[in-house]
Amino acid sequence: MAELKIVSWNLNSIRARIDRLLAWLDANQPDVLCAQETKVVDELFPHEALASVGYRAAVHGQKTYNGVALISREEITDVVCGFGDGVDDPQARFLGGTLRGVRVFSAYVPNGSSLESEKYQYKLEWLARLRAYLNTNEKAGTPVALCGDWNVAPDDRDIHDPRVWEGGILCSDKERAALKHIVDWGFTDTFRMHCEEAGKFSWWDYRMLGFPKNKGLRIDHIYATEKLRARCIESNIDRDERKGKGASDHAPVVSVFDCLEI
DNA sequence: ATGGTTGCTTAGCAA
Repeated sequence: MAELKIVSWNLNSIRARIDRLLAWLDANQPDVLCAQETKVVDELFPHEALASVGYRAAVHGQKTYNGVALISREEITDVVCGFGDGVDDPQARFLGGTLRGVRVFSAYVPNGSSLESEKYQYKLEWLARLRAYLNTNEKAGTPVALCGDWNVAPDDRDIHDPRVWEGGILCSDKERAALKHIVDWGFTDTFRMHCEEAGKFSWWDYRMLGFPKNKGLRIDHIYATEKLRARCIESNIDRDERKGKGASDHAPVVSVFDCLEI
């Protein structure tokens, strides 16, 4: 039975995380891992290390900040970097390609910093540009997996303390509306197909004992269009990977799709 | 209410 295992994981530097990443790939054998915050220029991307565990990567990186990659066993085709919308944007945050007939995207949505920041406006504009990208470049009805660090908690179940976070960055109405506008293109949050519980997080701040106190947010999501959604048999967050020294501040999100022969 | 930690780069920014 053919299965497609798709992962979204903000690595917070692929070079700082390489040992953990290789071990995780070896143990979990995903078909494609959508990575965010690789924080490395393409020339220094650790292709050889990935090859040692049977993986290759399509990359879209930059120095110091941001950077996305599609890490897979099979070759990814029809790769696109950025939105191609004519906006002069040096930030490497969006990468897509095709694997077994499925369009797969790795998106690193801007954090936004604070509601008063220019970065917040950039975040809202970036999300609008992503929706426009879908309108222009993807047909409804094709199987799409839109994966990433969204830097938005969709609802209060996704926040450790909604009263503290309410209306603030990562949880504000405008961010949620901009994300919903993307979801309304035709997506389902695959994690929520299988778990309605509150308190399931994918990110915990390094500071203030965020993880030990389970003060997290669920901001990493794998969205699937109808064709793919109908075949999603499992989705979970690998919370254990957040444990211990040398962990990213994000845990991997995993979704499995059944019988994909498209 | 503030400060706490990690990564990149090397003092300060971003998250």
